Amino acid sequence: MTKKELPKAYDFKSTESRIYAMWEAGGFFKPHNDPNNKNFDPNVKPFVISIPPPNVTGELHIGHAMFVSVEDLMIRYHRMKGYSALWVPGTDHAGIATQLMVEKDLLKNEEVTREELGRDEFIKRTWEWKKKYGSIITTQIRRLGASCDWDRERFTLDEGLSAAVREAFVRLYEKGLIYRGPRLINWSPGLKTAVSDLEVEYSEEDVQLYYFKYMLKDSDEFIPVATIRPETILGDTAVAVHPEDERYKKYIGKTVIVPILNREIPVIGDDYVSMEFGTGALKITPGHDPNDYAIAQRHNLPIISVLDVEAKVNANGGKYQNQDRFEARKNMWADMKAANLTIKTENYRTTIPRSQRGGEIVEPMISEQWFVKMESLASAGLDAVRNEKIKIVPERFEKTYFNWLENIKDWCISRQLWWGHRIPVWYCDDGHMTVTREDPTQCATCGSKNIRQDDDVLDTWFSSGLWPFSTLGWPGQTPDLTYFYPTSYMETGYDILFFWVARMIMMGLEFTNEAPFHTVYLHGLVRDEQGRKMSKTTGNVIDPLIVMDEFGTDALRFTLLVGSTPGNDTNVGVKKVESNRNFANKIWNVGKFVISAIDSLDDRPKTVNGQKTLADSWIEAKLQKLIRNVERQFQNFQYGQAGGEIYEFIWSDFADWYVEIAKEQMKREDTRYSTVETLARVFDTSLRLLHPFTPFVTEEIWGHLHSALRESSLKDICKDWPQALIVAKFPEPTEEESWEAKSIADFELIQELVRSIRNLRAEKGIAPSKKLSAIISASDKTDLIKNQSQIITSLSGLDHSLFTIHESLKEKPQDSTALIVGSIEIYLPLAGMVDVANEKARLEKELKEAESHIQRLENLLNSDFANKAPAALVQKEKDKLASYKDTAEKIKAQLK
RNA sequence: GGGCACUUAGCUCAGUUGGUUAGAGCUCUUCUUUUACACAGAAGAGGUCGGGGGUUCGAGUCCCUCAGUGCCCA
Repeated sequence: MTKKELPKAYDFKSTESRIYAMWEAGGFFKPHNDPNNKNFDPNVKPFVISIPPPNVTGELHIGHAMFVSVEDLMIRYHRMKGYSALWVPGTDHAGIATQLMVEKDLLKNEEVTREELGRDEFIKRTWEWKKKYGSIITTQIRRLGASCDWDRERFTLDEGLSAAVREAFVRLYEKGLIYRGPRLINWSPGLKTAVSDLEVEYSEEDVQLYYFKYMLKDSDEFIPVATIRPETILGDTAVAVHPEDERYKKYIGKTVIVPILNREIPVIGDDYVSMEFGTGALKITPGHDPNDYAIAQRHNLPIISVLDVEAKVNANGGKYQNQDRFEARKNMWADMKAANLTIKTENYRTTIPRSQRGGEIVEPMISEQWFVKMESLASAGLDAVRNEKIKIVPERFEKTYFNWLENIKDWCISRQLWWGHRIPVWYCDDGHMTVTREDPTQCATCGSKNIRQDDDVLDTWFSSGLWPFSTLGWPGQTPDLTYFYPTSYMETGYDILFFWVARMIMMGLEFTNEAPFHTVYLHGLVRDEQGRKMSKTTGNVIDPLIVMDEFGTDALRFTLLVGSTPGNDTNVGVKKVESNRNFANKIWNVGKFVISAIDSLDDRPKTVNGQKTLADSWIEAKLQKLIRNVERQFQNFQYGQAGGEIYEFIWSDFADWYVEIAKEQMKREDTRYSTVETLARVFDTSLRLLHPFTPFVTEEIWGHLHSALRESSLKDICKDWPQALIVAKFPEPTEEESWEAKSIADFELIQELVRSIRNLRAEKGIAPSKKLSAIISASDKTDLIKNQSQIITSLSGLDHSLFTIHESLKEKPQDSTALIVGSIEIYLPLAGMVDVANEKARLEKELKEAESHIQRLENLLNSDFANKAPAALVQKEKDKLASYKDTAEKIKAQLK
């Protein structure tokens, strides 16, 4: 039989896309128990994740790679555990981002603005754009190995989801939870739309603080006032001072004159004003400052808007009309200076609100917008987490969540954009509002046919908030919704806990009466090697596509998964990815070895009564331990830890030790078959454990393992295996059995022995090819050493025929170096290489170490530790002490 | 101003009911191209776990405090 020759190194380039296509064609990404199929079993437990929808026009960045890696891990694990696993993919229309992108493109290529094009045409063009570029991101997500059910892919603006948005809006409106009105909102002059509180970012900046005079009417007296925005003086409607302020309280009730405009405004007393801060007097601009707005409400002050949608001064600004806000600031100050109304300016550091999207300074402005009343929604959202219907991992974010929801303000949901869900409200000429699920033909109040729809669209997050259930068919009671909802985990970055997670929880509770998921897992942000935020301007962006080209998807995934802990930021550099590429190659090569071992059986007679060796049971015990640890870690969301342990097992235990020993065991008739069987079983189990982390290389080599086994005399091993690893059973932990600890302890002694001999060889510079003879005095370990002599000699370069084992020696061999491992003495005759003084120094050093341990342990065992610590622990320490004492005795004997 | 993290080997990080000589990867030194792998193997160097105090038989782990760094909210 001719066996296929596998490449020397794992070639991810020729593997990944082929494997992905195989999975997809095999239908493995689909839930195995589908409520739309005839043989559906409602008793099978589903496991569901809705993808955090990326922007439809976006391109893959490292943050996407992170969430895809984590979610795919979760999905693959649960799929292998037998859940009917569903990962719902999709994209988000990203109102502002997409609209800006299309506008920019139109301007560049056709030199038209969206206004010139008109709304309908612009939307048509945007859909064309979406059709053209919308699959880039999902194609890239596929490259990461994402096992999403692509047949269930959704888009926030598609028909079903738009119906869900409409339903949600109307329900909230009918319940009185949505209202419209003029309020002070955050206005983005660049985007010319309102934005929500969350879309404003604050940055510490150096600015000028302008001190000027508020002249009292018909007087030479003035109240000194400071501001960082002199142009807002145009909208001042009062000057406020603290009622207790000795300097100013005499002015309360008097009138002051607005500079340049010469409007008359009152001086009011309000204890919001801090006497220590600035001059102690505050100008009140309710039209352009949230705090001033609140004060104005208390004092019934008029509100004057002085800026238009582009943040230019409007008609209320007198001679400054049509000037940009910053230009007006300059001119206004110059005019005030000329009028001797200025005092001074000074440098000042303060927080400036900027638009998250455009970066320009956001202006608080009075504007007519739509809002969602948050009080009842927030309180339900709080209860769900408090009552543990929803658990947040890591737990500390629950506090953040509570704090935000407890202080939440109404949510401004209207946006002055074109790309999005248009607000389902129609107005007639008499101003009646008609709010309906279906587009109306007449006013619901007066029957007028002359109606027009609200121009605004909804905040994209309004539709994202419905995502976990809208993607499953809500408001329809579809089979998917019934079976797969509520979903299981919500996995995303902590940076969108408020934006998205909290809103999904509130909307889910409101519309479905259920928490949309029971667990929120938050991952940290990916930073560069030095912990800096990745940004295009810094030039430290790691492009996951380039990394995958260079090192493979598995290497990138493993790096992200193992290098991070829940909720903590993680630093990623290519070095790490490279070492994980090496790991993928290691798996490949171990696999090649296992497969060649299987193949080699064919032309050899089968041994019937194969026997298990110490190494066999050791690796089996270590594997069982690993399975238990991995299971526990998965339950606790310790994915990084789990991955790290699997890595350690495969590389350090299986490849470095067991495989080397297997080479020996395969030479012997009585152990050949059981060795190959152990190789195959352990490797298979390792691949299953690792598959959720590095799906491609594991699937590929497992496929080769499977076919090698099928064609071998060991084919019974794989008789229950499915056709692909992705749907193989995940290893189940077993109760620990008594032989396990014994096997591990015995084998570790052999390892120690081998290491000490190798160490000595390295120290003495003995050529690896040089086989040494050795005499061993093994005391109570005699049987063990005799049993393992073949292994010991082959691993430490000893000549087996010159390896003699005694229980004890009457006198120590001449011209030899002694090694002491526990109660075992090893004598290596190194004629001509033994330096007596050197030997003595080495042994003395070892004795000193042993004695320090003896001292430490005796102290420990003479302390309260012996009385208060658990008995098993005390015994362990006692055993250690005995062993060190033994060692020390043996070394002393050598030194005589 | 309020809150939350972080500080462990030269670098990047693990270390979850507190259990007794602190781990990994990268880096560094020496040796080895042995038919799974040089994207490798073997051996080794490297840390008073930010400082101080406390609880405990026992603290990297729990508590207090100080210092530095980062993030969120106002």
